[in-house]
Parts: sequence; C-alpha cells; structure tokens
Amino acid sequence: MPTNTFYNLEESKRKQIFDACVDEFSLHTFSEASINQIIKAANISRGSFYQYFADKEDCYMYLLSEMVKEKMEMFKDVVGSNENDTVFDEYEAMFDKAIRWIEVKPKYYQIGSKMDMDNSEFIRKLLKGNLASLDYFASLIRRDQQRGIIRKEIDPVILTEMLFSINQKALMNFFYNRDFEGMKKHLHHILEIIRKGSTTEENHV
Amino acid sequence: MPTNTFYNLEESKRKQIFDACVDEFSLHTFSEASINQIIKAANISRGSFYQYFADKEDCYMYLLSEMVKEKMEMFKDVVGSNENDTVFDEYEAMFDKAIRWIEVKPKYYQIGSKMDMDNSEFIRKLLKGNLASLDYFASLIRRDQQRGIIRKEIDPVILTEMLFSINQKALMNFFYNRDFEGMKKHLHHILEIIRKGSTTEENHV
Amino acid sequence: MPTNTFYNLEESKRKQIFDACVDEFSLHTFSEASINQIIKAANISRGSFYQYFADKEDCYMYLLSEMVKEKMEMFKDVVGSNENDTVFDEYEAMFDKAIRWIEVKPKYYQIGSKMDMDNSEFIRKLLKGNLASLDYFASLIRRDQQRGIIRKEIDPVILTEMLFSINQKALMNFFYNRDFEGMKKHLHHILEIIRKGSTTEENHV
Amino acid sequence: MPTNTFYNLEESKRKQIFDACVDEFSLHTFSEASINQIIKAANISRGSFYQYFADKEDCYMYLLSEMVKEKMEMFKDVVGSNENDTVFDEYEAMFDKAIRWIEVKPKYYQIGSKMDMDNSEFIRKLLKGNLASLDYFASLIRRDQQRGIIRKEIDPVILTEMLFSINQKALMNFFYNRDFEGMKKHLHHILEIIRKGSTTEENHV
DNA sequence: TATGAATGAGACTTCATTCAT
DNA sequence: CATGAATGAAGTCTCATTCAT
Repeated sequence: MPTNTFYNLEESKRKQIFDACVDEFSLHTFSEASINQIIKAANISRGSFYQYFADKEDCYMYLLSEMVKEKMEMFKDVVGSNENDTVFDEYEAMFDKAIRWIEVKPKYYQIGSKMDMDNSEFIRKLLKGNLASLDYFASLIRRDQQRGIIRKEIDPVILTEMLFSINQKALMNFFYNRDFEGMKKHLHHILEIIRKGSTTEENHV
Repeated sequence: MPTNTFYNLEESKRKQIFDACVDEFSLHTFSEASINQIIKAANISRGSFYQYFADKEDCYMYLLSEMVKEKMEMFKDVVGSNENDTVFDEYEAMFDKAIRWIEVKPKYYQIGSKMDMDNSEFIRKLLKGNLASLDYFASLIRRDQQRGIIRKEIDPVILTEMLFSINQKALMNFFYNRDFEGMKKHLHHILEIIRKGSTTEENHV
Repeated sequence: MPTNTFYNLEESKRKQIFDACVDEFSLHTFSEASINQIIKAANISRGSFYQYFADKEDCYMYLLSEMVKEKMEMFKDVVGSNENDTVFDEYEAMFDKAIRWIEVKPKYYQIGSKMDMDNSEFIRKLLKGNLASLDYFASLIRRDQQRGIIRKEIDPVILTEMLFSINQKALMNFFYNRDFEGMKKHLHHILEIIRKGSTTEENHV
Repeated sequence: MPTNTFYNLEESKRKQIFDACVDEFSLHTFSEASINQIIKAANISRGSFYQYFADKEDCYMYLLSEMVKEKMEMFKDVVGSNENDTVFDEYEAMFDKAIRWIEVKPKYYQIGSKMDMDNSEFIRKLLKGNLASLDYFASLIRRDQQRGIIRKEIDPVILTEMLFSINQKALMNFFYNRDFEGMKKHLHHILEIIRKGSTTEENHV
C-alpha cells in the first residue's frame, strides 16, 4: 500500500524504484536490507522514499505484491490440465513453470529465498498464508487414491511434504546451475522413485 | 583461526567465550549477531575480544570449526553397523543420531540452520565440506545395488539427494515439535514410499 | 497575518482549516505540532497551506488571534454587575464565565495551556495583552477599599495576583475533573480564606 | 543510571557533559531537547554519548538526580526550625531557600519549569512522585489547627494548594526580575492576607 | 596481555519548506 | 490559485572496530 504520490509517479521513475527494491531485497534479508541502498540505487532523496512508502515494511509489501501480480500474470494460462493427469503430472507441470519463472526472474526467486530465511516477526506473519498450495496437492493425492492410482496406505500429507521438500532443493540447484535439461531428467527420476520405489520387487514385501 | 593469545587462555575462560558465541549465533544470523552481546555474556572486555579474534568472521569461523569437531567426535563411532543392513537401515540409524544430536545440542542445530540461510561466500565454502557424507551414502546405495536390493536403474546420487533433502525437513520438524515417536513413524513412512513407491502395482509398468 | 488568498477562501473551507489547527495545537506544543497533521485534517494540499500562511508561526498567530476574538465576543457582556457586588463577587462571576468557556471550548483552554508553556519570544509578546484584565480587577479592589470593604493596607496589585494565580490552578483542576459543583465549593472556600484569613481571631494582631 | 563508563570518566569531562545537559534541558523541553546539541556542546562523539547513557531518558534522569543531590546538599542544614514556628513561618523559610536556590542555579529552575511543561508520558511518570511536600505542609496546617492557631473550618488541603500555587507564580516572577527584597515583601504581604484576610473586621461575619 | 573509552558510519524516520506544473 | 512531488537536514540510536594506556 504505497501512497498515491507513488502511484502518480511516472512509470519510468516507478520502475526505477521498483528495480532498486528488487536488487536490494534479492541480495539481503528484509531486516538486513537498507533503505539507504535503495534510495541511492533509485536515485531519489530520502524524503521522497518516505513520501512513497510508509516504511520499510510498506516498501517490502509493495515489492511482494508486484511480484505476485507478475507471477499470476505469467501463470494464469497454466491451469488447463488433462483429465487423466495424475498428481505427479501436475507436479511436473508446476515444476516446469517454476523453473521457467526462475529463468525469467531469477531475482524474484532470490527474494523468495531470502524471505524464507528471515525470522523477523513481520516476515513470519507474511509466510503464514503460504500453505494453500500444500493443501491443493494433498487433495490431488486423495483424488488419485480414490482413482486407484496411489496406494491407500499412503499418507497424503506426508507425500505432499516429500514432494515439496524435494521441489525446494531442486529449484535451488537449478538456480545455481541453470541446467534445464539436466534438471528435468533429475526430477523425472525422482518422481519415478516416488512412484515405483527404489527397491527391487523381491524387497517389496 | 583465533590468535595464539586465545588458545593460551585457561580452558574455562575459553569455554565461557565459546558458550557466549553459541548463544548469540544460535539466535541471530551472522550479520545480525552482535559482538556487544557476546562480550557481555562472555564477561570479557571489548578489547580482549579483538585480541582473540581478528573480527566477527574470525569468531564465527572458530565457532563453526568447534562445532564440527564436536559433531565428528560424537558421530565417529556410529558406523559399527550390521552386515545385513541396507542403506535405509543406516539412514535411519543416522537419523536417530541426528535427532539425539538435536536433543543434546539444540543450539548447534539452530546455528546450522542460520548458517544454511546465509549465502555469503565464506559460508558456502564451509558447507562444501558437508558433502563427504553424501558420498558415503551414495556408496552404500551402490553396494545395495550390487546386492540386488536396490534397482540398478536408480541413480545413487539422486537417491542420496532425496534422502538428504527429506532429512533436512524432518529434522526441522523435530526441532520445533520434539515429538520423537511421531517423527520416527513419519520418517518410516517416507522410507516406505522411497522403497516401494507410492503407486499401486498396476501402475508400476 | 494569513495571506489575502486565505481570506478570500469560502467561509466553510476557512473553518475546515481553522478547526484542523485547533485540533493540532490543542494536542501539541507549537514546536511539536505538525503541519502534516494539519493539512491532512483540513484536507488541503501542502502547497495550499503555504499559499495561505507564510509558515507555521503565521498559522499559529492566526489561530490565536481568532481565539482571542471569540473570547472577547463571549465575555463582552459579562460586566453588567450589581451595584453592591464586591470584587469577590465579580471574581466569582468571572470564574463562572471561564468555567463555562472551558466547557464550551475545551480545546481553546488546552491551546492556552500549551501556550503558557511555550517561552518563545513570540509567545511572550502575545501574552502581554492578557494583563488588561489584571488592571481591571485591581481597580475593583481599590473601589472596595474606598467603600470600606477591603482593608486599606492591602496592596491591590498583590491581591489581584493572588486571585489570578489561584484562578489558573483552579481552572486546570476543572479541566481535568469537570466537577462543576466541587469546583465552585472549592473556590468559595478559597475566597473565604482570602476574605477573612485562615487564622483565629487571637492571631490577627 | 548512566553506565560505569561514564562514571569512570575524568571529573572534568563528566562536568563538560553535565553542563551541556544542563544547558540543553534548561532551554528545551525533554522532548524538544536534542542529543545532537548536547554532544556538540560537550564535544563528544555520538557514539560516546550512547556509551555513557542508555538513551535520552537515561541522560535526563541522570541530570535530575544530580540536581536533586545538589539541592539536598544545599538544603540539608535548613531543617532546624523553631518550636513555635507556624506553618507560615516554615513556608517563608522554604521560600527563602527556594529563592536562594534560583539565585545560585537559575538553570536548574528552568529545567524544573520545562519539566512541568512537558506532557510526554515519561515526564508525567516522573512528576507523579513530586507531591510529597504537599502532604508535609498539609500536616503542618493540621498541627496548627490543633494548636488553635488556624481555624478548624479551614480545609488543610485547599490551604496547601493556595500556598503552592502562589509559590509557583512568585518564584517565576523572581526568576524573571531577580528582585530579592521586593519578592520577600511581596510574599510577606500575601501571607498576611492568607492569615488575616483582606476584608475589614465588619465584613468578617 | 587486558582494558574500555572513543569513534563515525550508517540504520530508520519525520518534518518544514520550496517550486515546477 | 491549487497541487503535490522533491528535498535534505535533523532526529534517535546501534555497531564493529581501533587505540592509548
């Protein structure tokens, strides 16, 4: 919720500021990020900053909301999934998107990572809302259990957690290596394991 | 690499300082940690601190190296495993150790977490050393492939990564909940999935 | 001395601004008062403010002069007193007026208090004007000395000062407690002391 | 409660700082006073200030406590009052002391005045404790009522209030005029009125 | 070797005022 | 005549580090 003053600014200037925010918050945690740095990079006066944003938090919120907006814009036409897709197919699709997202906006990925790192109360509150997609995947798993694709003994919550913790690591790897093809194969292999297990048939008893 | 001055200190005083470091760095990131707090808690003068350590980084390095030493000390006699154990058995054994480690030295776990968050070059170098145990597990997997327990198609490195990224999440959960029994069941379920897969037999083709 | 621009404004808008000033200066000292607050409350632009007033001082001056005007307006028909009234009767009457004034315009009272606190040269000049009423009461006392009601030895100026310093404290009490009846009894008791003294007859020598 | 660091300073430096505080707080309210000003006047660095005092409040508390110490030092041999003294005698004695105090330490008087002016929560809390001497005088009045010197109908609390509000005004006058003899006569006259009343005997009914 | 006083850069934030449109 | 963006000085406070003793 920046001020009107800010939204009345010329697009180009607003972008200048936005970019400065992205740069700063992609390199530093919220609590470590420096407004000084931002105003220097954005080439605005200290006073101006506070005419645009109530405070650092406000500025950060703005940044996040812009990121979310852009992300939605990019992901909006992703949904159309096939009737017969399993949860794993959707997972791979989601992963693809995420990877492309990192390719296009690597700094956004960094901002997200930094956010995960921050333990300030303010950030912790922000992150609370983030768990929705976990629920979504759990429900897909339940659906596939009904369909007879996934074994009934599997705990959907635990399987979801597995998928996500693997996801997180994989994205991080990708961010550092940028090996797109390798990453896809990598993930596919992982999913094969999660699907069929790693042991030989004789050991499945 | 603290100074000789530091190593010439009486054991008890050195411990005082070490403990103060543990306390501070378990609660704060490297950049947020305050030397003020450390010298107050350690009951030494500001000047002394800089006679012992070149700077904050030096102090942190010292802390980490001590932690690693202690950890090695504790984990060294873990190996003694049964002839017939699979990699999964060893994994569970290792996990047990790790959990006991958290129970005994929760602050070390916190320091480790904070460290994972930190992306400074300095920290990344340090973390490289951690990869040795990855290799160890990969070799166990290869052994089990030879033994016919694990399917040959499985990439040992990828399976290792899976095990470790799951490990990380699980330990975090344990740190926050301290539900030992729940955690073990949780992990066992995960390993079942990794062993036998999550899908029904018909879908294993 | 606001600008002509200001006086050409519509009555309603001028009132808006005046009210905003009252609100701000009743809650804060001159130096603590914030133009930000005023323009927000008055719903005018920053630029407009400076088109109406030369600066903060100018704005404050304006506020005070308006207050004085209103006060004079209200107090002008107070005089009409009874032939036989003593200075004390008139004092009580004045006090009544003052109390009613506080009841009607408590914020003005607050502004006045804040002003008393301020020792800037600018304010001290303004307060000089207040001394007229002191003279008036001194003259009433002299009259009552002529009438034989007040002892000739009494210094009219000193008695006036007593009455006024007591007045000030009493009004403050009233502002905070709003106990009308209690206040009147309180004041009456005080006047009894000033009239007849506090000591027993034997000690009047 | 300044830090040890501060108390370990050389007397002369401590005085430098103390004097700077006196100067600043005698000219400005607590909330208006500027640490910047103080460190400039005291010729110390910003960092040093905060090594001596926890914050502005701490600094102010220190100032006040020093003032109180000095005041006690000066007033300590005042007590010895005569058996037959009335409350008025004690009052005059106290007033004398207060006046001499203002003569010696006019800035301290100013600091006190500024304090009365400040409405910040911090200051309000501080002032709460100040009412002890009011109680003391009320008790003297009661004693004199027992002795038959003061009329029983008089409310001791109200009489005390009168004495104090007069006191306050008188001291302020003295601060601005420094007319010692005039002030004493002035006060004496006031007390005569409070003792014997201002009206003629015929009007005492 | 130990001490702790000194430092100044930098953190966030507020504010009165100016000025181009 | 109105607007509101721009400004920069000043506010309080924290911190890692240096250096004289």
